[in-house]
Amino acid sequence: MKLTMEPKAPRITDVARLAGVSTATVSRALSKPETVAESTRTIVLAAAEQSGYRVNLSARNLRRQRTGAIVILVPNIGNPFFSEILAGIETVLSESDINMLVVDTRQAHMKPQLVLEYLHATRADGIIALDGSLPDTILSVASSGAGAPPIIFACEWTPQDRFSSVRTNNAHGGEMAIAHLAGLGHRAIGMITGPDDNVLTHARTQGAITGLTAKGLAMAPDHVFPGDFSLDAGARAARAWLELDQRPSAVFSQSDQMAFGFISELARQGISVPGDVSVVGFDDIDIARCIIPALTTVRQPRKKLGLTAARLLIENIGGNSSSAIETTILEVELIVRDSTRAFAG
Amino acid sequence: MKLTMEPKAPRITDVARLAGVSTATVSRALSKPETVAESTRTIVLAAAEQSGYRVNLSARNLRRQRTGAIVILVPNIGNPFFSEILAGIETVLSESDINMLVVDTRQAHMKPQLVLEYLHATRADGIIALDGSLPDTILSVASSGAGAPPIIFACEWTPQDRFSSVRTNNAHGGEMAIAHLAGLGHRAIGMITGPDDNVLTHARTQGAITGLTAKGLAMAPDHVFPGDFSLDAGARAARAWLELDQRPSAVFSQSDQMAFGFISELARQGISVPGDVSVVGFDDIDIARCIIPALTTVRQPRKKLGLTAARLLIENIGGNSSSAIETTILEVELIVRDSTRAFAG
DNA sequence: TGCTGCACTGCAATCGATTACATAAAGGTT
DNA sequence: AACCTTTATGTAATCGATTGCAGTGCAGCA
Repeated sequence: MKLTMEPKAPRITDVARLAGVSTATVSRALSKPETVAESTRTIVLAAAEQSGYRVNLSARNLRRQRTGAIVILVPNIGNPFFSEILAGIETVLSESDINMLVVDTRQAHMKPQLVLEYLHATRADGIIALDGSLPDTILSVASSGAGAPPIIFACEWTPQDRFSSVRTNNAHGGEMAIAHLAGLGHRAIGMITGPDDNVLTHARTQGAITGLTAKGLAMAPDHVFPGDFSLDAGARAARAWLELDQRPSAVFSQSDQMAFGFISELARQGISVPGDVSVVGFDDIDIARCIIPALTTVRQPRKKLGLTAARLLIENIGGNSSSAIETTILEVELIVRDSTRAFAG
Repeated sequence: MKLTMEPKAPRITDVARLAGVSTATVSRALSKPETVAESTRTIVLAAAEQSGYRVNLSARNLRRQRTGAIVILVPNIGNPFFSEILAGIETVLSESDINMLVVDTRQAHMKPQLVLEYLHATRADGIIALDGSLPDTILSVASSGAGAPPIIFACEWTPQDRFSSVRTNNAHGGEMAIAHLAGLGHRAIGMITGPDDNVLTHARTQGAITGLTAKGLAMAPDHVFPGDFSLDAGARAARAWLELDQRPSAVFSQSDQMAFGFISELARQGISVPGDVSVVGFDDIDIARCIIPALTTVRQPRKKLGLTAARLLIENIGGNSSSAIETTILEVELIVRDSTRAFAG
């Protein structure tokens, strides 16, 4: 059977008429069931069911002065490292009737204006930023008093700790990586770093230095390979490693992706890991256990990062604008696999 | 300086007062600039700027009867294969002032009710589904006339072609993979498949059969390793491969992830690729060129998939409910790398 | 019986922007 | 000068749900 006219979606008044009550009662029956009489509730719910009513979210949000969504600022949607964090966030949000708007900030660095659009209270009730190096123009708007939605950093954070954040213990991770290598007898240890201006780079480097110092070691300047967490950066580091006269016998790569690029490029040149050089990664992304050799790495609880950040944000949205800046630090774990081996003189 | 009261966000009336015009004029100056006088426009824009006015999207959407968002149904946010598609979608949307709600459908298969919530017009103006195997309860709602938002399948699609879709030529990809292997002299060719109920599995398998037939070959039943596109499935296939008396000398893996798991597990058992067995993957995910050996694979234009789907959806949202079902097919490309080698007797 | 309190329910204002329609002013034509 | 267009702006209804406040009815109590 075909309908000649567009049958408009039922509104709350339609349900009210059908149930023989006022719209106020329908609204209450649906969102605060305990405030209407048992009998009325039954009738209303039946009417809603029968008419196929769905609340109009724009109307509800307008009235309630919220948006029902939070935005997630991701440095790069394509990076598998972030996807597990997103999955964690999504898990929490789907229980809370809140939507997740995902925004890639690669464009942000080009056009801050574009991302700014997302940071207003009219767009989102809150923000989770996975990108610690957002332009200052953006951050200052986000932090400016009044109508600004709460913002939480996850994984990365801002240098001056102006916002709440959930992070992993990156310094400890770096320290463990180095301690592991040193424990295997390596004395010349190199490092592939992340971007210079990145807080993670800084923290992991600090940790590495702590670890070295504890063992009475130091890192030769030309054993530090500047990178940016990408596969390609790892390959570049491999080529740099090959050119050295005095090669480090072990390398701490500040990300698994770079470790993978490093190992892969070395293999192409006939160098074996861990035979010729030991490698420790950072992150423990899915493929870490699959690459050959299986990668020894520092595991970050990625899903938990997402879960925790989302819960924290929801608390903050909950109205009690306890604007106290909270920093939650999750512990990391060293996963020893096959890419590291005792130093063989 | 601290403010004692929450300074409410400025509304359109505030801007109107400041500019000395009516709210109608402000609204027009902002969204249809050509309809107001040059001079007025200047004044209004200045007033808007000065007061820091941002339009309230809930109000606008309520009035305009739209939501300003589209939902993306992703089978698994954590899978790197999808992230590039998402990036493509995002690129298009960010030019159109439309938000992207990402929903993981893994939960959907558990709780269809939960995902159904997203498919109503009150939530989204349109839908892009990357998951071809959504429960029927969901699809029937999505397709049911009237207020239902347009839905487009990207990458995967539904068996009966009830919806528009953007896909790659999976059959051709399967055919090319086989043709490549057969061309190298392989006669016993095996295959690691995707999930049974998946349209991609079906299409790629069909293509593979076409390719085999063209060369007068057939595939032994025990050379077909059932998988699910995951790393683990590849590893399982490797163990199955090892147990065979008559091993295929080449294997077509219907996803790169499985190919990686396969190669990696074989390497662990001392079997070399392509020395002992050639492997072709499918997708050309980022790491394909990094794994050792670099993976010969069928490249899908993932970003373009996202771009195209998003553009198509936006057209459909544009009101002209040309409910014609369109199917766009993008071509794939065989990328020959190091994981395949001529059959050596 | 009359009064108080409680549990429900309805009325109507409200959230903030958009837009159909009305109006006014300016310019053009005969 | 009278009339018609065109352009620019204002007035007020509207989108659909929520919620403060008021009203109703009934039970309990003195």
